[in-house]
Amino acid sequence: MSIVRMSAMFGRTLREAPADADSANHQLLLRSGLIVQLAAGVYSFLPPAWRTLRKIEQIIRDEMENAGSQELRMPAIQPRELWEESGRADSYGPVLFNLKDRRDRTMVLAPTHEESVTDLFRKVVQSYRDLPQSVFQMQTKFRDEPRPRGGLVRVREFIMKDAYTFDVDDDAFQLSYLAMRQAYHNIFDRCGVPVVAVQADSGAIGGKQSEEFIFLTEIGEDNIILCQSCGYAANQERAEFARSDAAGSDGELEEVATPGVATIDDLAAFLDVPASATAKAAFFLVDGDPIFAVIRGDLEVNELKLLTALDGLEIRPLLPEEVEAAGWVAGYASPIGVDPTRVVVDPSIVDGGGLVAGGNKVDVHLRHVTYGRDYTAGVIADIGLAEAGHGCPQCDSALEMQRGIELGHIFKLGTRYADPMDATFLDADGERRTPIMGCYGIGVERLMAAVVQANHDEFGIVWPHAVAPFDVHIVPLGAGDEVAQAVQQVTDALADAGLHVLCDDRDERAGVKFNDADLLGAPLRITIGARGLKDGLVELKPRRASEPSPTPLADAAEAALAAVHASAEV
RNA sequence: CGGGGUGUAGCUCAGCUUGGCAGAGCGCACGGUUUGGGGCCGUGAGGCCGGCGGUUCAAAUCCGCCCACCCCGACCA
Repeated sequence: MSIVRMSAMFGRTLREAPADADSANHQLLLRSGLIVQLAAGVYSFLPPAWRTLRKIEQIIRDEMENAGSQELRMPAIQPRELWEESGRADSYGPVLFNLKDRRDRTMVLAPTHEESVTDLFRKVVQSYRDLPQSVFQMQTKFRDEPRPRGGLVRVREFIMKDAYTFDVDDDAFQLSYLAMRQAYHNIFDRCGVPVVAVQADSGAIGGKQSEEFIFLTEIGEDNIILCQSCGYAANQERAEFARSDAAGSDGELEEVATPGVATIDDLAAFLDVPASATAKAAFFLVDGDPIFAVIRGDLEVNELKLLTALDGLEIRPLLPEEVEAAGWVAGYASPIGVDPTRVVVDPSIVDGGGLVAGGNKVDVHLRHVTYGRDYTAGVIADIGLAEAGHGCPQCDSALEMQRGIELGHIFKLGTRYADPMDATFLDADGERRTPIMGCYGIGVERLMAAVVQANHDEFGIVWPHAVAPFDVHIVPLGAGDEVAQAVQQVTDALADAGLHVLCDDRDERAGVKFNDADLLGAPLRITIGARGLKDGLVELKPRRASEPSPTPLADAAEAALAAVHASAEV
C-alpha cells in the first residue's frame, strides 16, 4: 500500500512530555508527535494522527451504513435565524461562535446540526412513503466551550459524527434507535475501547430519553453510577436511587433551641439523631426565580434534576444576599409559610414523617415538621443526587460510582425540532403528521484520545490494529548493503501485500529507534540488523509481546502478515 | 464567569526571596568516537525573560494593568 520513511515524516517525537499534559493519552499524543496545540481546545493533527482519525471515521462510516444510514454533508456556517426558529439561540447561546458576513447578517459556526437536518427534512420529505430515513455526516463542529480541557477530551473545534433518524411513529422510531444503539457498540468494539451504555440527561439537545456511551476511566469528567448486581448504569446527572428508610418521628410541632447549629452535621450531633431524621433546605435561582428545595438531611440536591423538574433552562445556587432577600434564614430555613409554588420537595421528605427542620429564626429549629400537614410544595420530584453506597433503584444493591468519558450520545428527540420548525409529512390517510426524530453523536478526536487511554503502557501507545496509523514499524540496525537489501525486500513485500509500513531509516542509535517504535505503537515491529542477518534472521515483535521472535529473513514477510492479521483479532 | 496556578531557548526547568553581563539538561547543527534499548567527547547556533506601563543609576527579579495557557467548578461529543 504505502511506505513512510521516518527520515521524511512530518513530525517529531519528544523525550519529555510538555508540562501542560496531564493524562496519559494527552502526554502520549504530544510525545509521539501526533498532535500540536494551536490554542486552548484547538489542535492540529499530524499525518499519523490523521491516518488514525480517518481509520476511525471509516469504521464509523461502515457501521452507520450497515445500520442503514446514508452519509451526507451539511454546512458549518449557518444563519442565526435557524437557531432562533428552533428556540435554541438562547439556550445554546454562549457556546455559539458568532460571526457577521459582509452584509452584516449574523451567522453561527454550527455546534451541532439538529436545526439544519430538520430544515433539510422539511424541504425534501413530504410523504410517509419516504420514511423511515436515516442520515449521518462527519463534520467539524465549533463550540466555544467555557473550559476546554484534557487535551482532546474537550475541545472547541472537533469532528463529530452525527446521525439523524426520522420515523412515522414511536414504534418505528424504536427500531431506528436500536439499530443505532447496536452500531455504536460495534464501533467502540472495533476501535478497542470498552464502553458502557448509561442513562443520561439530554441537556441542551432536548428530547425525552437518551443514553450515553461511556468509557470508564479515572481521567473522565463524568460521574457514572453503576450497579454491579443488576447492571443498572446512569450518569450521576440523572441517576435514580432507592431512599433508605425514613428516620423521622411523628408528633406536634415543637421549637428547639439550637444555638450556633447551622449545618446538618452539627444539627444531627446536637440533637443526637441521624441526619436522615432532618430536612435540608437548599436555595437556587431557576430562570430568575428563587426556589426553596427540600430534601432529607442525609442527601444532596441534584441541581440538574431540580432544573428538569421545574422545566427550567438555567440554575445556580442562590447567593447569600439573595437568600436573605427571599426572607429565608440560611442555616435555619423553614419551608413552613413559604409560597408553595417556590417549594420543591424530594420524595424522601414526603415519606419521611416528622423531621427536624429550620425554624426560620437564627438558633431555632423545629421538630416533627411534617410534609402535607405543616407545609406543601408546588412540585414533588426526585431531586436527590445519587452517590456511591446508595441503594440501586432496580435491585437495592449498593451503587458504585466511577469516572468516565462520554464518547457517544444517542437521543430520542421526539418532535422537539420538527414542531417549532414545522417539519411534517402526510400519512396514508392524507393527515399531516410530525416525524419522530432521533439523533446520535460521536466525538471522533475524543474517541481517538480514548483509544490511546485504553491502549497504552509505560513505553507508549499500543494501537489496536484497526486504528493504528501504521501496520508495521521496521527498524533497520546498522549500515551496509546486506541490511539495506533485506529492509527493502521486507518493506516492499509488506507494502505490496497492502500494509502501511513505517520504516525508521534515520541514522539513529538502536535505543532511540526502539523507544520511538514503542512510543508510536504500531502493532508489529520488525527489527532487521546486521547481527541477526549473519544467521539469516530478523526479529518480529508484536507491540503487545514482551520478547521478539527470531524469524528467517525468507519467511519474514509472510510471518509478519500473519502476525498483523492475528493482531487484528485483538 | 468564580477559585487556584504557570508564563525564561524547540522541550523540561533553574535564576526572582535579597535588583547588577541570560543559565542548565535534553533536542538542533558540525566534527570525532561509539553502534541491538534515548552512549560518550568537543565546537556551535538558538532569548524583546508573555505584553504594556511604573519604580530605580540599573528590572527576568519590585509594583500596576493586560494577555495567553493549565487545573478545580457551572457546560458537552
